[in-house]
This record gives sequence, structure tokens and C-alpha cells, in this order.
Amino acid sequence: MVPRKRSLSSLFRDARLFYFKEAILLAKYGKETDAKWQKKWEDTGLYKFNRDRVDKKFYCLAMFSYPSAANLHVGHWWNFGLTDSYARVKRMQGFEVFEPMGFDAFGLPAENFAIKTGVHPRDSTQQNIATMRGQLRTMGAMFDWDYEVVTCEPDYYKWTQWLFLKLYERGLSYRKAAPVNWCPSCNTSLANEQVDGTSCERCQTEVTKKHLTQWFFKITHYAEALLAGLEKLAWPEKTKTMQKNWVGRSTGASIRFAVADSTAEIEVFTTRADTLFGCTYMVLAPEHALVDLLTAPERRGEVELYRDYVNKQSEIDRLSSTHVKTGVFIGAHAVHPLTGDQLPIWIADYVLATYGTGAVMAVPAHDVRDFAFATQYGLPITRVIGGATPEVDDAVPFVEDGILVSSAEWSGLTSATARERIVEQLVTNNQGRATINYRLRDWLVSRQRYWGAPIPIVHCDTCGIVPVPENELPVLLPYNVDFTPDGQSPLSKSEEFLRTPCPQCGIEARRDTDTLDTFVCSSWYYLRYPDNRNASAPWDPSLINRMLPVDMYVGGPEHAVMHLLYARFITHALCDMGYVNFTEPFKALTHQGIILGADGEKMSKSKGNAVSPDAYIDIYGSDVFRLYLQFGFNYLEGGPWSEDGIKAVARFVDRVERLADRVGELGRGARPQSLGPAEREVEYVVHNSIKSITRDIETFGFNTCISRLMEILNSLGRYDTEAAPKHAGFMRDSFAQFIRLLAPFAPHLAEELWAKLGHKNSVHLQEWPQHSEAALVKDTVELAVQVNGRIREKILVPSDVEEEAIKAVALTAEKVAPFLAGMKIHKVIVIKGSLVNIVVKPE
RNA sequence: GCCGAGAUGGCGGAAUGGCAGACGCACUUGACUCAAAAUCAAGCGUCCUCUGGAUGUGAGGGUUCGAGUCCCUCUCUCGGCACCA
Repeated sequence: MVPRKRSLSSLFRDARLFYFKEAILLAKYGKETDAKWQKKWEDTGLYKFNRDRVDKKFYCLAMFSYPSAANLHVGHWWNFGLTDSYARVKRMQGFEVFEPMGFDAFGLPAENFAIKTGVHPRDSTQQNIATMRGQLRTMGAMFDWDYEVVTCEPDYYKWTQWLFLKLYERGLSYRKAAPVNWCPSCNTSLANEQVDGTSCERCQTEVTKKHLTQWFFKITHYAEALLAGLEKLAWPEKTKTMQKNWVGRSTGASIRFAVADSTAEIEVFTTRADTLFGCTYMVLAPEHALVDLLTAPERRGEVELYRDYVNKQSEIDRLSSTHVKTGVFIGAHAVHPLTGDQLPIWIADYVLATYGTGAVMAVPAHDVRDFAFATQYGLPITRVIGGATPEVDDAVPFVEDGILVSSAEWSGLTSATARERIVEQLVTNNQGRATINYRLRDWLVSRQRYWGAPIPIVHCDTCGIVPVPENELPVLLPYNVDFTPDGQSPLSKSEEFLRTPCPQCGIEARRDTDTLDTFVCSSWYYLRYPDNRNASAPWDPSLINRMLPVDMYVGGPEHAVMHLLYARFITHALCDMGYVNFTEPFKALTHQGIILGADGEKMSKSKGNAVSPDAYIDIYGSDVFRLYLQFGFNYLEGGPWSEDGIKAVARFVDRVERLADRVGELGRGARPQSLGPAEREVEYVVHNSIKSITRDIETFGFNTCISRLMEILNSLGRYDTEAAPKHAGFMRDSFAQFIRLLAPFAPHLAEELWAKLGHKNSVHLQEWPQHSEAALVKDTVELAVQVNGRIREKILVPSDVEEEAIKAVALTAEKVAPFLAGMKIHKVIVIKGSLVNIVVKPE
């Protein structure tokens, strides 16, 4: 075991000692090369994170993965391997890169596998993790396994439970009875974010509603902070937009309507207070709490019938916008707050109990849904907004802003002004107020499944809900449990787990038998990584505040409103509680695309189009596989797998090795005193590549990085065959530069060739090359000469020549002349280093 | 329906408003070979009257000396949201 605290120089010394030992250089790159260097890197602790250099830290994180039984798939390589190449560049650039790895190990697949095969989730998960660890090592990434995190281990979930308790103390975790999303196939409740339209995000089964008492995290408390925090994040705009939409902030007014012959009031939320005078009826959601109270006796039968009918409708039907709206009058009337008119109160399935107040003021003239409903049931339609200009098509429903009409003293105002003025009046009358509504719902975290972190709560008949004291954590997940899914929490069937003395009164009580959503486990793992062995606290703030935020986070876009929103919420909450001093955990974010099967379909075993990395690695070695992934696709887009592509990359590696042999044959000749044209040409390509790669790696443009490497190789190959005289020293230096640039992208191959060049230390301890602008200035440049934007000629001019001289050459160029005949030269535009455009008009 | 992203050779994909197609794949031709593979060299958008010219980045308009790139309209593809008051 390598001690953790090591200075860079001691690392360097160890590495040197090791590298001084005679290295067996292999004839040709392949998996043996991989194995050899992986062992050396591990033995020398080459990639161990050095805490002494935390001020230079670069926390590079790829979303950890679920441990699966099979070998690594293309997606793992794509995410982890390429992120590693990015991190390697950062490391060569002088950063102390922190690149940990771990496993999101709780969750349904292991439990479902157990139900099918009888293998306990703990056993299968541990087995899978062992397999994956081994597999991940063959990738040759810089993972520092000293910092591994496994979420299903008690030393991790102890702190997941701690997190739950802290949120509970703070009032951010609470229990309530509510209709919740229920997946009949997974047999558990789900959070809103985990329902994809109307189906379960995991298994695509259509979700139903179930009335349950469950634990929620009060993410809505952070709605505003989560929106504001997005501003400063270097995240894809698309992802930020998705989060914004998910939070769904909408500004409007809350208006209270009195009910005739009743003390009850109906509160509605509206973004269109300007249309208040057009309100001709009220609608409550069928589930609204006031329905029972307000329904007239003679309407009760019909109302009950209707509520039953709505109950039986499936979610998918009710939410469909093509669904024909239905509803019934409940026999009561509301009073318009400004006119005193009596407005019939209806219940209808188009009003959602879960948004706003579950009630709306219906303005059929200015809302498409109210319009459809009013038309269908013959309710009055009163127009109160006119088009701002006569050209506006003002058929009803007219949903745009305009000028108020038939609205008492507010007539003539614009919608925007009226919204403010009408609310002011309502405030004066104590009938309403300006308010903001969010679409975001609190995060339901209870799951009626076995393989998760137990909720650290005890239910006591006398004391009620009692949190498990911190010093009694973790609440261990018992091993022997019947986890056949039947909708009951498996833990409720375990007597040994269930029964426990109440921490407060000591009388026998019952533990909470639900487990936490696995998204809770993954909402804080990035905080545990740097301090993963801390037994007395989830982390040491003095360390974490220096290690975080994550500098680059890489993972799939499918987590945009799940994991990424949850993690931000938890960090905001932890900051408020003083456990960390930052609110945003992920400074920068990159979403990788998806590698599809050769048929363009998503890879899957059932489709038979899955590509096994192992087969290719066996033949070509892991760097060839990694290089192909880097070269063959745009990282942000992905694309279909191609067999031909990987052969092309294997060929590139062959050529690199042949060139290395040539460099060996040529020996260590001197560098030329001054560079000749042939050398200048090579220098140009090398430095142009350094500049491009350094820039492109920042945006994960691996494909163009590899292209630039190929250009260097082509250039050196040309130099080798064509230059006379040829300078061995120059060739060797240029090749060494190439190997440095290659190192992050093909770490084993580069290491092998670096050793072959006679170097005694690792190429991965080298500094990243810097380009020289001087090398990018060519002696002569080729300029395109255009006449009216069309290329007519190409001229060679010295690069330092003045604009006037360029014009002169261009105007007298042989093939240009015919196009100038009989024309008047209007102007001549010179773009240095690129082109000349002669603008002419007929004389 | 609303919001967002995208459309470039036979294919994967490049191009701070400045020579479209970098870098590759596939293909064609040549060299080497008894032959094949490998390798090396050359060619490779389309069309024509072919040492040249015209045309060309989903379609149509516009701005500009100059547009794949900026603006408008449309088509299609992909993502997200969707009775959210």
C-alpha cells in the first residue's frame, strides 16, 4: 500500500528508480504492452493524488457507474477512457489531477437479479464490483483507487443516513400523505423526475397513482436558489434550460374568491390577472379539498359519480392534450372579487390538483383550455382583451397580451400594466397578492424496496417519529430478508429489523421500513471521494472546501433533471447548514454522446448489436480502442460503431511504431545549426498541432486532436523520405515532441515509445508542450486572389510583405488579368495570410 | 402544440464571416510481388465543350467585397416539455 501523503519529488524519485531498471521493450504494441505499463504505473504509484498540492488540484469526475456483472461495455470506455485522456492533458499541464472511481451500488437491478436467480444482492454486487475493478484497471486510466467509494457499504450509507437526519433536523426532510407515482412493475413509488412522461424512467411501465405516506426532501425550498445558481455554471445551455424548465418558475397572482352562502374561499393562481373581468366560472380539481364542503346536496350524487370516473382514468388519458375535457357543476357559486358577479363552480379533469392551488379562474375568451370547456358546456365567454393593433387576428380564444376592454376603470390599459394595477387593487381589498409559482415538486425519496439505504427513523406509538441518534448510525440493512416484491417494503417483513426500542422512551417501537431512493446515495458521493476513509465525519470541511467544486464533470445528458438537480440541491442545503462553503458542486459539465451499434440502433444484448471492447482490446490493445473512440466520433454527439474505423486506427499505430524504428535507426545525430525549409515545414506542423490540440481538448474535441497527431506523423514521414540532408537529431526531437502529445490519448503506447527513445522516466511526468508563435509564421504564404469573390489565381508572397505590395502582385497576376479587362476596380480587400479580393464593376 | 439542437462527398467527420470537404474510411490507378496481403505513390463533390470553366454545405429569400457560418421563411431529423392556469 502506497502511503497517501507523498511529495512530487519523492514520486519522481520512485518512478525514476523503477524506470532505471531494464525495461523489456516489446517489438510491437499490444495488450502485453498495456499490462506491462499498468503494472509499472501501479508499482510506482505514478498517478497517486498528492494532497500537498491541493492548491493545484483539478477534480475531474466522470459519473460513477452501476456495477454490472458483464465486462466493461463501450459506454464505460467512452465515458471513463476519454475523460481520462482529458484529465491526462490537465495533469501534463501541471495540475494535480484528482480522478477517483467508485460504484453506485444500491439499486433495483441487483434486487431484480436476486428475485430471478436467488443470488443475494450483496453477494452479486460485491462480485460485480470485483469484476469491474479488474476491468477498469485494464483501461490504463489514472484512477486513484485509494479513494474508492461504494455506496452500498455501511461506511458509506452511514453518511447517507446522516445526510437524511441533517435534512430532517433542518425541516428539509418531511413525511406526508400524498398521491404518489407508483410503478407497478418495480413495485415502488417514484419521484416526479423519475417519471418519463407517464412511464417509469427505469422500466417504461406506465405509472399509476397511489395514496401513500412517504418521505420527501424539500427541494422546492431551493427553487429560486437552484435557478439563480445556474447562471455562473459552465454547463451546456441545453441542460441549464432543462433545469430551468423543470423548476418552472412562473410569476403571477394568487386571488381569493369568496363563495356565496359560505365562509369558504377559493384561492387560485393565475399569470393573467389582466383577464380577471373575463372570468365567467371557476374550476376546482376533482380532488380539491373544498369539493366535499361546497357541493350542493342535490348535486352530490353526480359529483361523486364524476369523481369516481376521473379516478378510473389513467394518467396517460388524463394528461393527454387531445383528451376531451369533462366536468360537472357542483351547485355552488363563487363571487367575483371586483364585480361581485356570481360565478358557477365546476370540477373538471383538466385542472390538476398538484399545480398551483388546484383551482383556476376560468377565462374562456383568453385561454384555450377554458375556451374548449366553456364551448362544450355552454358557459358564457366574455372578451376583455382586445388586440393592441388592428392587424391582430382577434378571434377568441385570444391568448396574447393586448388592451383591456370591458374591465371597469382598467379598460384601456395594456395587459402588462393591468396585471400590476389589478393586483394592487386586490391587495388593497385583501383579496389577493402577487406571487410566484413553481412546477418543481418536492423530491419523494421513500422506496418500497430492499436494496437501498434504510431510512434512519423509528416510529414510536408514544413519541411519534423519532430520528435514530447519530451515534447509532448506520442503521444496518439486514442480510436475511424476503424481498419478493409484493408492494410491501421487504424490510417490514423482517422482525429483527423492524423491532427496536424507541430512542426517546425506550419502549418497543418500529423502524421505518422504506429505503432511500438511490439518487440520494449519488447526490453526495463527489463530496465523499476526497475524504473517503473518514470514520468520524462524512468529510473534513477544511479539505473538502479546497477539493471542491468538481472542475469538470462528465456524464450522460439523461441525468439533466434527476441526478444533476438533486446533487445541486443537496450541496445548496449542506452549504446553508455550514458543512461546505460552496453551493454549486460542478463548476463545468460535459455530456458525452452515445455510441450506437453498427446498425445505428442503441446497443443492446437483445438487438444483438452490442460491441464488446474485450475482443478488440485482445487483438489491438486498449490504446487502439481508446484512440478509435477518440478519432471516429464527435464526443458530444457519438454515432454508430464502425469496424473499418478501428482498423484505420490500428494502422495509424503501426505507422507510429515504424517511424519510431526509423528514429532508432537514424540514431542520435546533431540538430542542425539553423533550420532549413524542410525542418521549418515540420516545425510548423508540430507547433500548429500543439496549438490546436491544446485548444480542442478543452471542449473534448478528441477527433480533431487525433487528426493533428496524424498530421505530425505524416509530416515526419515526409521529412524522412524527402528531406536532404536529413538531421537525425531534429527528427528525434520532433518525434519526442510527438510522443508527448500522444501520451494522453494513447498512454501505454506513448510510454513504450518514450522508453524506446531511451528516456528513464515516464512520459506522463513530462510537461505538456507549448507552441511557439514564431514557428507558425511561414516564410512565404499562398494567397488566393479573387475577383468579385471568385478565386482566379493563387500567388506566393513573402509573409512579411506590405499590403500595397500584395495588391500590386495580385492585380498583375496572369490569370487575373482577363477578368479585369474592361472593368473598373472598385476596391481591393487584402486579408493577410489568406486572400485578396478585387472588387470590380463594368466600366 | 411550445422550447432547444441539428441537416456538409459513397461513409465518419473538419472549417475565429475569408481558398468548403482538414484528418481518416471506402474506392480507382500505379509501384513492389509469381500472386495476394501489407506497404508506398497518385487520384477521388457534381456537371461541361476538361492544361480550362460552371456549379456546390436540406429548400427559398436577405445582409456583405465575401456566407456552411449572420438574419427571415419553410422542410425534415433528434432531444426536452406538454391541459402547469
